[in-house]
Amino acid sequence: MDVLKSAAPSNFCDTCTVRNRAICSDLTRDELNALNGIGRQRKLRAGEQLIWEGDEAVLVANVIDGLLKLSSQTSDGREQILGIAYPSDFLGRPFGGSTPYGVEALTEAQVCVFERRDFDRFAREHPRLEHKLLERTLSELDRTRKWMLLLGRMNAEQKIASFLLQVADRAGDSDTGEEDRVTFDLQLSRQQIADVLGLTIETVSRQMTRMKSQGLIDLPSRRTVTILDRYALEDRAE
Amino acid sequence: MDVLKSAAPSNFCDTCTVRNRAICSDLTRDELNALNGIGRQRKLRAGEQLIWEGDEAVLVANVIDGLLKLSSQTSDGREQILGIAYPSDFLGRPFGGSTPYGVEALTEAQVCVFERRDFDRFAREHPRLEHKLLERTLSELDRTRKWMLLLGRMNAEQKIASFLLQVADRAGDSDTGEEDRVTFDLQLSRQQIADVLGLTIETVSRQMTRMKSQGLIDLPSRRTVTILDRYALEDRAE
DNA sequence: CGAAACTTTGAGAGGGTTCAAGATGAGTGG
DNA sequence: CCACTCATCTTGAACCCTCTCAAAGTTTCG
Repeated sequence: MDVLKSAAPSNFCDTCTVRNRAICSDLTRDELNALNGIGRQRKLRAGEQLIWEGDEAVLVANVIDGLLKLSSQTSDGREQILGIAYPSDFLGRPFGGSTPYGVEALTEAQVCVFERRDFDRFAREHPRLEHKLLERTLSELDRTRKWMLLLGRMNAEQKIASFLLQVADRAGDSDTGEEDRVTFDLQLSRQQIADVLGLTIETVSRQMTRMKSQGLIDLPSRRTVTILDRYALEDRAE
Repeated sequence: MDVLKSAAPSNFCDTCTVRNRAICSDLTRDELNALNGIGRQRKLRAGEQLIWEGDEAVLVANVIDGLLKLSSQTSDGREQILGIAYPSDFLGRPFGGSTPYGVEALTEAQVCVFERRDFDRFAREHPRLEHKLLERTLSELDRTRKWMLLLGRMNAEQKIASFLLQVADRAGDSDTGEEDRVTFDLQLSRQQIADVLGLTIETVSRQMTRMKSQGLIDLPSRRTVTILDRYALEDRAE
């Protein structure tokens, strides 16, 4: 029995929950084993930093579980969140250069980490992996550009409404019922929401309170939102 | 003579000025011929639209010469420029999906256009091309994220200063002399600068006039800027 | 139960927008 | 070459949204 087991060596990819969604999804069994050989899993506590802004990029990673933020700071310490990484998302900057933003866990998180040099070499030898990474990067670029319109041209109300709708869609699977009455967890503090939207914490708070008093949303707890009138909310978002 | 000529068929890549910088740069002679077969050159007048926002992505392109803008609009018609494409940059959205932004020539421009389906197939068969495209997309994503910090967290003065420094660096080769006295052409109208920075035309105008009166810059003509005190300008940028 | 962190609420100030008018410059045809 | 026109840019004044500063309220967690 033991002999049989060792003939098929254990591999943490086997139990990976994002195995079919992350960039590894097109790899063969052998390729997966090779990749497994250069990576390691790592657990992060909420608030723990994985990559520092401006560091030479020494590692890249796949998100397995949890939420992480990519962020950058002005010289006077104000922060802008550049993106939120969800399970199956790819983190870091392969192929040279430094990472121009920091990566920090927002919740407890599980990531699959690679030394960048190892990953770079592996990627160059496996075009299917590079292709997956390319598709992912193109989508991320689209999403980021869409966010620029929000940052550059929307007022506070539009920003909050867009944000709530986006989080609702992304966390969508959770609650349901009628189409326009969804409850979901924000996962972010008011300060973090402000840092995503380029606002202050007070403005975020006021806008959300206002939307609640207008019956667009409900706020059952600090980090929970119920959308009561999705249609009206979409109206405010544009 | 004619026989010899036809043995080495002419190929517009041969005379391409961005041949060694664009994503085609790693291709062999044969590959280049194949790519040449599916592409065509196209000339655009200033203001001409190459891709419309929200269109299903039917074509992609390399910029050979000129400047183009990627931009998106709010429902009430206000515009946000998401990026400027320079010669050797790649345009469009390969591998499915629609292009969530419009592409329009800012100056007279020359592009090398491909049907997206043709390009997709070619790319998948040529990993070196995909690799180039991946590196380029990763760089573009970095640049775009850097811009988010500007849009979300900087005031008008910081935005203008950052913008002028960035244009100066990108157009850098032109004039010179001392290190901190560069003259360059903006290529953009005040309105377009406003659309890049998420400001109004009036704010852009006021800030630039103010910087001129403070001796940071000079404005020899409407679209020309001279940086008189680069150090001070860098100070304003942060 | 008490302290610390986070959120809400209020009042006031300021930066950027809006609306409006005037100035400048480029292109056109007489 | 000069007037004329149109688009672009500058300047001014008033307003408003968001920020700032401050304090009170709420939740969380030891």
